[in-house]
Amino acid sequence: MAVQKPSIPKGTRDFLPTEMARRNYIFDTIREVFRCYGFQPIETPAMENLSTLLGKYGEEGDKLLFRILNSGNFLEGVSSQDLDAGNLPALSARMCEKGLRYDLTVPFARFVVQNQSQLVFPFRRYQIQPVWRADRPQKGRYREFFQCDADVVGSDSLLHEADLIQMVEQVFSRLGIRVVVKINNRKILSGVASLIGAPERVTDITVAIDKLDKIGLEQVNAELRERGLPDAAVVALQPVLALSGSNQEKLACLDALFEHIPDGREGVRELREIFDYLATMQVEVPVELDLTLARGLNYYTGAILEVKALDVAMGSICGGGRYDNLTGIFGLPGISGVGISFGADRIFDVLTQLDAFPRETAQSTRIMFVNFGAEEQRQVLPLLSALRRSGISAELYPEASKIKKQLSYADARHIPLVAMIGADEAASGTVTLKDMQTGTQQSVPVSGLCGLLAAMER
RNA sequence: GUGGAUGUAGCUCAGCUGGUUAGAGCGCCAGAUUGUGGUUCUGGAUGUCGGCGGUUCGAAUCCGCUCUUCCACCCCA
Repeated sequence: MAVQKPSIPKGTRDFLPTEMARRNYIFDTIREVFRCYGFQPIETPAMENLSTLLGKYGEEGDKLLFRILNSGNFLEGVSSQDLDAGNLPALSARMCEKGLRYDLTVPFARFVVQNQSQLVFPFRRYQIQPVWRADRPQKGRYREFFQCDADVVGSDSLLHEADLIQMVEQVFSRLGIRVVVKINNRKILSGVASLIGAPERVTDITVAIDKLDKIGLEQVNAELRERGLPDAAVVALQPVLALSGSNQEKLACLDALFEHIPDGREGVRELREIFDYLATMQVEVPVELDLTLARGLNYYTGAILEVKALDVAMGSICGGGRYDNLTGIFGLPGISGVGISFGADRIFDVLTQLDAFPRETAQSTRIMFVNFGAEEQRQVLPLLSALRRSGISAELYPEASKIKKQLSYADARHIPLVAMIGADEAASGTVTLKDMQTGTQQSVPVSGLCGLLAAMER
């Protein structure tokens, strides 16, 4: 058989040890903040039934779901008419009953409903796992990536929104990334839609105005008309698009605009409450009311928020919001949830670009023993065991290669200490300890090695 | 899903309007140094030129298809 070139699927990645150290630094930071706010970890399967996933992320989302072909005869139940008709969605529904999860929120809603009897509400959970999207890979966009989610379900309190924003502040200040939090509210968006007399066109309107800072006012208006919005509505929308000033000023303007639109006023009230909490909690991260923030996931009903890095051009590195009835679809209505999702892979890219990772923290092996041969090994092995038992990571070079080669290996692995027990040391019951950083060597009694290393730890 | 760029040694890349034996730096291996790495010096190995097909006397070079990576759009973490 011809050798095949090794490869991995498009948009997926291998992670080397140095990358893992850095990724774990991100995960540990986020996990620690989550824990601090009382969230508990859960995990759910990589694959879910497609019925759980389909229809939750909008039309676009359905297309981006990875589907898993049924095992065995996946053509069972597919007729030749079906095949000829070429109705792909119908065919895939027959041949695939499972899919890879697209995010952690929808599986979580399923989890809550399924395990409700064992949960204490309000339930606070965090979850750090990979998700998959059949998107075309791009900068900061992968087909397999990790999300770090924290959600609270079973509470309407807007304190949670404030909590989440404070968590954003904590995570990014610990990581050393300057960010801005953009916040908006779905109720304001639907208020705007009502205001211009097109309440059922919320999606079209939000998708268009979402691009305001990217393509400019003219283009946005053009796109709105393209999407079939009457001229009168586009004109009516202009005051909203022109909104500027501080958050308070914007909210005051909206209040005036929403005089006869209860939904919109409620959205404004919620935002005021959240801003009030943030001030009281002394949250310092900049939080900016952004009317053009839409967020595609269509299960959001209240606050929506997104975090962008200030010093790096990158899509949002964190997003979330309130969803009032996600568990309703799975048979548990009246449970409100609110959550946030940190994009670990994008955060990794941001830290890389900023060169903001801390200097290599924990090297894996602290001390390596040079291998002088079978006889000398007998002296080393018990010592090695003793070190390991006392929690000091140690290894013995496996072959009696040239010293040069063994030291090169220690050097390449950044092992800070090398111990040598050759014929001379064995005879005198000592070990020659070499500091790889300074190159200095000292002779210490074998019996004292363990204690010495333990002391050096401090 | 649409449009554009890209792929040459382990890595980063050079390689003219097609021409015979495809190069550099770094890394790797060996030696200088038979118990001493990171510096230095000397020597050495390495390629289905992303894959398949076509044009041609001849293809890394031109054409087609395909895959990868990257960029823009759509959308999104």
